[in-house]
Amino acid sequence: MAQRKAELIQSRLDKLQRIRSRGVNPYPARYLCSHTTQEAITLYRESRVEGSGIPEQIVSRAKRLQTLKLAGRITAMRSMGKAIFLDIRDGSGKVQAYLQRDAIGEEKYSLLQDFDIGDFIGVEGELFETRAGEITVKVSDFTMLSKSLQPLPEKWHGLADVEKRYRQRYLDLLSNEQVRRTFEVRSQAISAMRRFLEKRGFIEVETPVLQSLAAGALARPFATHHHALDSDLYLRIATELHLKRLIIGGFDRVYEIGRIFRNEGISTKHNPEFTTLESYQAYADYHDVMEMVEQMVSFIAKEVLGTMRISFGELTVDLSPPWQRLTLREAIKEGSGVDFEAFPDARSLEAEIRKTGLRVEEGMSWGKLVDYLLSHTVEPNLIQPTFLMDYPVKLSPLAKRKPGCDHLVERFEAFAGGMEIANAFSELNDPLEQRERFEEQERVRALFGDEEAERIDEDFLLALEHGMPPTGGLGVGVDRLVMLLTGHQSIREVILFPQLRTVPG
RNA sequence: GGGCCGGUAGCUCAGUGGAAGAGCACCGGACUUUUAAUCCGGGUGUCGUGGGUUCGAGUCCCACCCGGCUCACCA
Repeated sequence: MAQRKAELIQSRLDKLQRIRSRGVNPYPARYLCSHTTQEAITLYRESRVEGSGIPEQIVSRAKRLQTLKLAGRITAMRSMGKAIFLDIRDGSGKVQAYLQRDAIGEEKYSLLQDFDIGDFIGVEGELFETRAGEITVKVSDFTMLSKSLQPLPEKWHGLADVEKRYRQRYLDLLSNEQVRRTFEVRSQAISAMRRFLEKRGFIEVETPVLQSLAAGALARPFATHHHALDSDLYLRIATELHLKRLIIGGFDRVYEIGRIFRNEGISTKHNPEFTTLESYQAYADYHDVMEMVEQMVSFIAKEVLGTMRISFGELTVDLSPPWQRLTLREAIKEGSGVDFEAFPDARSLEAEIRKTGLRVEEGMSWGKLVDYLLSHTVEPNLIQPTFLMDYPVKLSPLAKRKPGCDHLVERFEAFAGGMEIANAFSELNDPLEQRERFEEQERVRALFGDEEAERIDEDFLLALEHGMPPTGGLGVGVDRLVMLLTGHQSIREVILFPQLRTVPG
């Protein structure tokens, strides 16, 4: 440990020892607060509001004379010798405390010498207003609630070191108000999402994270091992197939908000574990789901931010429904000039893409080529919320074919702020066709060495053979939705503890 | 994995091959309405790590570690 830091900690350890030697417990179990700091300030302000019927002076006097008990972390200390000002912060806000030696008593007052910025304190007293107009507790008694041994980041600039912000997020939350705000928005957005779905009759369920086969999406799973069962298990890469089993079991509207895990690259848009919402609605198709997505996302924005028009970088994204609807074919034709339907095999499509000047790796499957066109020539430009509809069947092994267009499926993806935020389709419920689609994916995997293709989930096929109603399914990237709502370009800014390399020691 | 950028005091950051700095925090002192309190005194350091070049390296070179951005992959 650096010498300087050791000294800072030693100084606090010495204070801790002095506190103990006075017979004071520096880590008591509880402190009964009468108010949060925010409530206290509101109380004082309201006592000044006129027109309550009661003479203002009496209301004011009664409320001001009330003794309050507040608690929080000391974030600043301004000592005046025989008096000291503290800033005390709790989860609701901040209040100033004023401690005078003569009001507290010399012996108790001297205890303050062993308090540091970062310690927790409980204060008891009446509210008053300082000369500068700040509502302040005039402290008659105080209690040490917790001694901190480590120095906090500097008050003015906060914590800027990005690595430290992620590794010690608690310091980031303490130092940077807007970081705290981002995670409040995240929490409120998920809460609003639940309210929306519950109002529509969906029930929340939980399905296994540990699975013997990681299916339901195209991704590489994390592998682990169960010792008692002596079997290899995988962390789920999607919740899809289990939720459909529940539709088969008669829950007509289900959803799960949960963590899924993909063993792939880490970037500003990808964390190995991330949160999805998946919902399934019996007797609905992808048009119904589209309507639900635009209603849900705009509802969440309105609930959490109070507006459907949100800032994203220098742009404004207007989430008010209805959202623009385009077919995938139209969008890609417009973005790249390539009509993928005119090139039904991988090699001719690859050649056509090369003609436009885009550089693609050799040997990509047809599906990957279309996906490449989408993510490179279309997605970055979809700033305003947009649905792209009708995807090639080759890209969508779990979606139902579009009547009259055998090569397309009833699928859409929703984009906003240049990101994909939702993926949905009319679910394939024909068990024989589902088996063929899985087998086709296996063939693609063998042919292209494509490790991410679906595996055949026999247990799911068995369930499907018992009959699944027509169903509209949806997946929403919750982290990306929060990025959109908070205007962040990096997923690490909306995940409290993003994955970082483990530092030895 | 490739490219670019960064890592100096607890925090935020300066630092031109020639004596390691500032502000905040901290320590000591003064101060009973301060609020980025103020005033006086104190610099507390593995310059990410390890090599190399040089009379001399925080600074130049090489390798490595960690992070950021970006490309590839992906949602």
